[in-house]
Amino acid sequence: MNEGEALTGPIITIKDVAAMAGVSPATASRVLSGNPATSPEAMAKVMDAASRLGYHPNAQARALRSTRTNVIGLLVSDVRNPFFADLAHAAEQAALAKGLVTLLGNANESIEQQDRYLDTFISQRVAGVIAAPQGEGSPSLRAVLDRGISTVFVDRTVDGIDVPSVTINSDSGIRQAVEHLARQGHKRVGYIAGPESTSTGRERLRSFSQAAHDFGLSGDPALTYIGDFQPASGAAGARHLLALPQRPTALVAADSPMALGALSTLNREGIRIGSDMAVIAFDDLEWFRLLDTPLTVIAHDVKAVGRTAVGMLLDVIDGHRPESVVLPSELIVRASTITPPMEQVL
Amino acid sequence: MNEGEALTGPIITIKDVAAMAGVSPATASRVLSGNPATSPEAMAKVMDAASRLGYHPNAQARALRSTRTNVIGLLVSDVRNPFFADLAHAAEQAALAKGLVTLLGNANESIEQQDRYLDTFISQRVAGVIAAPQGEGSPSLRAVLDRGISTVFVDRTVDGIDVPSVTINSDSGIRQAVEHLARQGHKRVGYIAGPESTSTGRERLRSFSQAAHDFGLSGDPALTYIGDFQPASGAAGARHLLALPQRPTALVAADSPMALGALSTLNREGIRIGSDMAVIAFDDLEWFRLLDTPLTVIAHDVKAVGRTAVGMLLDVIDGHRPESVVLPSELIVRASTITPPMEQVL
DNA sequence: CTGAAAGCGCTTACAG
DNA sequence: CTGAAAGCGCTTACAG
Repeated sequence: MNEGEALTGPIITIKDVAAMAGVSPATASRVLSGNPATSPEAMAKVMDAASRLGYHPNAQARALRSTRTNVIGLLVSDVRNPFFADLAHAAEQAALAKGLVTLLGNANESIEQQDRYLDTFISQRVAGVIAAPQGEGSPSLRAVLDRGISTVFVDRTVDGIDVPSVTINSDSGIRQAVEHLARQGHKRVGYIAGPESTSTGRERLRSFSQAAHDFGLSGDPALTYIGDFQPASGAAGARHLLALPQRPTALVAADSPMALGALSTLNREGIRIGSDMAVIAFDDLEWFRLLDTPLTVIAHDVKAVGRTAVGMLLDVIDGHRPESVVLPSELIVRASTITPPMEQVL
Repeated sequence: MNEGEALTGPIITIKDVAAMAGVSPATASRVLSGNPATSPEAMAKVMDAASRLGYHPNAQARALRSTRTNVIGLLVSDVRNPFFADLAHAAEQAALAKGLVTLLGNANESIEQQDRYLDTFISQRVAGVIAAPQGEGSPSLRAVLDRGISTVFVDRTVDGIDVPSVTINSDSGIRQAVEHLARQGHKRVGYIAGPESTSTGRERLRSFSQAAHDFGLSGDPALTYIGDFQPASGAAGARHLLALPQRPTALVAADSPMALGALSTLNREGIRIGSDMAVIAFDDLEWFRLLDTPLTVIAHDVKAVGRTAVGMLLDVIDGHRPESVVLPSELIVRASTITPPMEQVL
């Protein structure tokens, strides 16, 4: 096609391997794909030829013929959110241990972008999909399901779509958080929520509102700010809460990127975390512990989420209908929610 | 194959679409792939049939036939490293704007895992590869290049492999960092380096050593600790430096995960950042600014790296040989390297 | 502008 | 255990 391409070596196909090994393409195929019906000699010759020629099977052709792939698609909501980066890492390692390669798609908290990736996964004929879904069942999500592609949801679910999932029970952690704040004497607690378009956004808000009611916190709707799980909205949420006529004394953020944004606003405004404003974040990031005032968090086991999702997907691929798994969350109390005995311990 | 699959709707092929539209598969193909040689009526009928049937082209078959794909592979060293998460995000957005879908592979700083992904990219017949390579030219990396797959390196390069790259000139930033520390009166500066197996690991160490020499810092080899770019090695490096008979007064970490590990060790040991130990990290993460003592960093433009790499890859795919791009880095001085006028500003 | 036909690289019943 | 042959779902010269 162009001069650069002219330098390219020829593509080695199974026919080349077969020819060099002196067998038929059928036999070469059997050896290469691990079919037991092959003689030791054929096996040796084919393997040798393949490695000498640097043969790389064409996955397209293979998948076209056999409709089986060792590739799974993992769709996360936002790679820059450490929760999803860790989840991707854990899932990938678990998949690799099972001989599966994971293709990662980043929806970037956008339904359109999610659908781009899901369409790509369909077109690539992946063996299965693990997805943290956006929205209420987009066209491409339906298409994945309609085609019978094995699917597992992680972190989030979609109402009315019955797919096995592994999620986090945020209710327990959030309840503990609210109870803890109530015990510390807080009445007005700001909540920076996730978007209504995600199950986690909705559930965490519901848990918070219910717990706030149960533990006698103010029900002032102005104390709730709906963000989008990304840092800028956390910053905006904190600004909103600080501008309230009756400023809250504590703040809970529904995920770590929004917590980051909120912290950065508090910092800029000179509000001291812990003493001026109690802060709790969902997700336990290592650096939350490194802050001058280490952050109280609602923690959970991300690695377990990833591992479990992969195990579950394998089950689905094998034709089973595994039960959904809900993993626990719990409050870890640190200095950001404890009124210090002194203003500053020197 | 199993009962679960029985529920699956039939796979819609281009023949189904053609039949419903009352045209030949060839015409349907032309419409669907945007070939201009189609009548408006055929176009309308085919598009209508395709959307009614929920047709998803089989990328395998398409690629098998036309050897063209709109999928590129992006291989990063470690998704959990925010630098690479941001890079992946930026590259992905840039690719999407050009109509390309990005498949993300995570080498996890392992050559074996890198090769797994590269093999997958080859087998998936991606249109191009953007890679932050591990090691010195692994077999799979050679295979990618031998096959003439358009490739661009990001962040790292491989000696002796002539591929266009977009990298960061860490030398300028590191020199500024060392000069800054020398001016503050530091003599013994610890350096937590990246692995020798990466070009960035080697270059940054060389820059540091050279600058340390030029600005009269101690050349004690015990002040250099070779890590692996991941948090645990940063923690180990900090422990090593603290255990030295002559403890350094400042510390530079060659990437942010190692900085995170080092900070966590300093914290645990009760070493105050800034006053007890000056700290500089490579990479500017948002949360570095949120620390009680905001961190001095060597910053660079990650988004530009991602965008540039995608543009360059497109150039390579088009048969050009773009020049490699080196983006600048610069020191941003914050409190972690400035001896405060008072021990604590209340 | 359209259709019939060949073929991309593999795998898999089907005979032997 | 092996080979010849068919076919997976597309695209693309080749005629018309």
